Amino acid sequence: MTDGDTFVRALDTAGYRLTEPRRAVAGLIGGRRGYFTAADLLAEAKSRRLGIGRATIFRALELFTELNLVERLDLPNGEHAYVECARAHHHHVICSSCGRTTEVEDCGMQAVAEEVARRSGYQIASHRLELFGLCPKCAAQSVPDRSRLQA
Amino acid sequence: MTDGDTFVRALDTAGYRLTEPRRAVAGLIGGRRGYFTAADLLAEAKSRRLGIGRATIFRALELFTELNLVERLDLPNGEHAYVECARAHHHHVICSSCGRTTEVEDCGMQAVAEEVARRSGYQIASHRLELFGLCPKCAAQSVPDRSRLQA
DNA sequence: CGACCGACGAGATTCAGTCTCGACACCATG
DNA sequence: CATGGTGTCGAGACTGAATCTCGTCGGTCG
Repeated sequence: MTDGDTFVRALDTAGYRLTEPRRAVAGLIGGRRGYFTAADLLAEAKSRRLGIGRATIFRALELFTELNLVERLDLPNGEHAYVECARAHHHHVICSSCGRTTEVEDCGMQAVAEEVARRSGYQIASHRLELFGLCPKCAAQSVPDRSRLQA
Repeated sequence: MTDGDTFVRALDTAGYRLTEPRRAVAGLIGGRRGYFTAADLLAEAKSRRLGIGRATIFRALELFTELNLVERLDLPNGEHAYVECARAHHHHVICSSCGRTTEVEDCGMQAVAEEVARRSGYQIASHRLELFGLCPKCAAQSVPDRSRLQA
């Protein structure tokens, strides 16, 4: 998806140093199509012999999260995962089969939040919404009712 | 909130044994007003010298979750917490100040999910929504603009 | 070119959550 | 009432994710 360029620029803009390990982590993230866990990156870094330490991966993820380059999400099984993303406020649809994620915009959540605020009396400050299901491809493969080809 | 009675009845109905430790955990949960973590219960059980083991707490929580007596939620900081709740599908509003949680019903989420499905092409199977903000009391305390008393 | 400070890797550490195990309680038989 | 099987228990070992520490390295700026 992103080739890491966005990351580099964002780091630069925010006044962080542009170090080799950070580029490497950015590269690892860029090479992924869906969500990933810290352990995934760690494993890949190790297998590619990038020589990046555990701490560095976590530091980089923390940094990228802070810069809104990456977002942390919680899978239903309790795992913590990350997805690359750029926008400020949005949500993710996560394919429970292949792990692909897609960003979606508000889609009326604002109205829901307001409704909740009205009913509960709370001052809603933020919310998180995660949707799970099958992405078009996986849906086509598992239930090929309308599409006739399966690959 | 609940005094554990609901728990006892649910266990009974579902065919699970009504053991003392389970009652104890139910009691611990009942004595809480907001969300709580497994560690919270653990600590309280220990300080009260209830003699309940770690595993038992987790087993009970797992059981209660399965029976829809309790729901697991993920706090923004990544912690795993639980809230007492009864209904099948609903969401939680969590006070980021005092930790109180309130259940809210769908509030139009169904429409949002459908809209997301339409835009993304995904088959949405489930979703999770968590709202964070200030509960009426905390809001009144921190910004007493309309209410004049502060306690 | 030199010094400072942020970032680094390695590994120790912590902590939540799970698993294992032997003991025990409950229920259903005989 | 004795017996056996099943489900649950507590304790503690274990696992793996995440954090922290520390001495070193390297980028940046004077």
